[in-house]
Amino acid sequence: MNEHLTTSIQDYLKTIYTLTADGGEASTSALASRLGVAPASVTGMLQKLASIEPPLVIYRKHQGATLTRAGERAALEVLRHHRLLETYLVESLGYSWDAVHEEACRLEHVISEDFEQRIAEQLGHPERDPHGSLIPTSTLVMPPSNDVLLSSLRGGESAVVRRMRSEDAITLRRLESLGLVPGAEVTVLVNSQFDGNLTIQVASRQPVAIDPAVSDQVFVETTEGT
Amino acid sequence: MNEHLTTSIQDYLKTIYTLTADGGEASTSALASRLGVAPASVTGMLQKLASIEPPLVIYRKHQGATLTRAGERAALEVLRHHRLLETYLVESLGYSWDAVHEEACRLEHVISEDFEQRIAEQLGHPERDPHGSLIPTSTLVMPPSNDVLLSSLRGGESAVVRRMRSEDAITLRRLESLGLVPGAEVTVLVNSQFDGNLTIQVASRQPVAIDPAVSDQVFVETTEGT
DNA sequence: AAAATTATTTAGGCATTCCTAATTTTTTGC
DNA sequence: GCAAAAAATTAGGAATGCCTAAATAATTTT
Ligand SMILES: [Mn+2]
Ligand SMILES: [Mn+2]
Ligand SMILES: [Mn+2]
Ligand SMILES: [Mn+2]
Repeated sequence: MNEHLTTSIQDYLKTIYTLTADGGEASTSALASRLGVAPASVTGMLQKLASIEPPLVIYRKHQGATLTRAGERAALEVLRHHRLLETYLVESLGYSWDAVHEEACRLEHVISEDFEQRIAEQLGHPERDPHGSLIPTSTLVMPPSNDVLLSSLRGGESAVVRRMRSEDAITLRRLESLGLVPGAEVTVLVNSQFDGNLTIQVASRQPVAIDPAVSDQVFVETTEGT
Repeated sequence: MNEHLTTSIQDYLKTIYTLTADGGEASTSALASRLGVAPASVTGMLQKLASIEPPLVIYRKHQGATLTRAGERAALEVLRHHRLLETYLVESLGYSWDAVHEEACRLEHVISEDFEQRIAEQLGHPERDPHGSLIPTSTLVMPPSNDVLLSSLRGGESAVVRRMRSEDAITLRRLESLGLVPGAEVTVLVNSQFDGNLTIQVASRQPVAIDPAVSDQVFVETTEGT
């Protein structure tokens, strides 16, 4: 299959994967801003990824890109590395969850399959990374998920925090200070349709008001029952 | 100081360091063969390393290269990463000593100083890597050493195995099968001046004959006393 | 000491990946 | 539906790090 994909290509594929997770296409500008490169650079790379053999993306001029099956497998491989590494850094090396992203971003491209297997085993084949993101299996299958944004809950609904959208350190520290970490129980007391502000109660803490800047960063799974 | 050195530059510096460890200059061809590139590529890189600010090597046309103080510091930084990583892979992830080199060679360029510190601490600030090579300190000082080649011992001399010259998997497995691992006690029963063959006894094993292909790979420290 | 061999350097190029500036296409707002 | 704005593409170029082939320098042989 694919001899070896460059770090740059792996980053493009990973980013296309996450941008198309909800079904659309990844636009040139979205990719450019996520990857920190100029839009012109993205166009050039997409053209290349679409014309190599086998093609890794399907690229429609002015429309955007999606992954082929080969591209998706490569993306899942990198994503598995990234998320296993983040978990390993937290569990075995004592990193905090807001410090692992950059380190994993560099390591993900250079670890061997042997390394991947060893840390997966040592961690007991975890299903999620420290931010709650699902880790693709060793056979490169992304486990199913049915989490929804905290901001989509109606007043009175309860849920369990599953994952954070962002890997940004400042955002993560803010969420943590609110108790919004994977596994936490949260109840929406009020969801104001006007401004999108929520009043929530996390675990048995005092109720707090949060705005969409927060509630759009947190994915939850609604709790069964009445 | 140096913003960021590329992987390629780090490899050049590391290789120049080891080639000049015994005082000479690193030649173009020696570098080319160690790095697996064409001699012309080495010349180009040496010219560049000598003319950047601050210069990392001193390069004399047709003579070879040595490291400047800045180049040496950069080399020791990479070497510390490499050797700490090898130690970590063996101690914490169960790698065998003949499998760590390639993994460390890729990881050494991307780990952060934070990562370095964490594994150093977890390992108890080891002095040597799995092959017995000395690990530069966190202040980038290479500890002193007075080991000599096993092949230089005279008949009747005893010594402790300190380090292996090679990181090659096949060589390491051969040495291990002879019991020639760091810490092992070895006595030279006969050192034939003619062909360089030795008869040695490792620990309490049966004496065996080894040729220079083996005895030139092992550094030892001669034992005090009569 | 000249010739032959070996080592090194120079010259010219190629692949990657990024950039800016100019142009074209698509979308938006009236 | 058309003009303005936004998004995307093309064109041309720079930096890295490698290559081969040709030229030159150093070393070894005879
Ligand atoms: Mn993998
Ligand atoms: Mn994560
Ligand atoms: Mn370091
Ligand atoms: Mn080693």
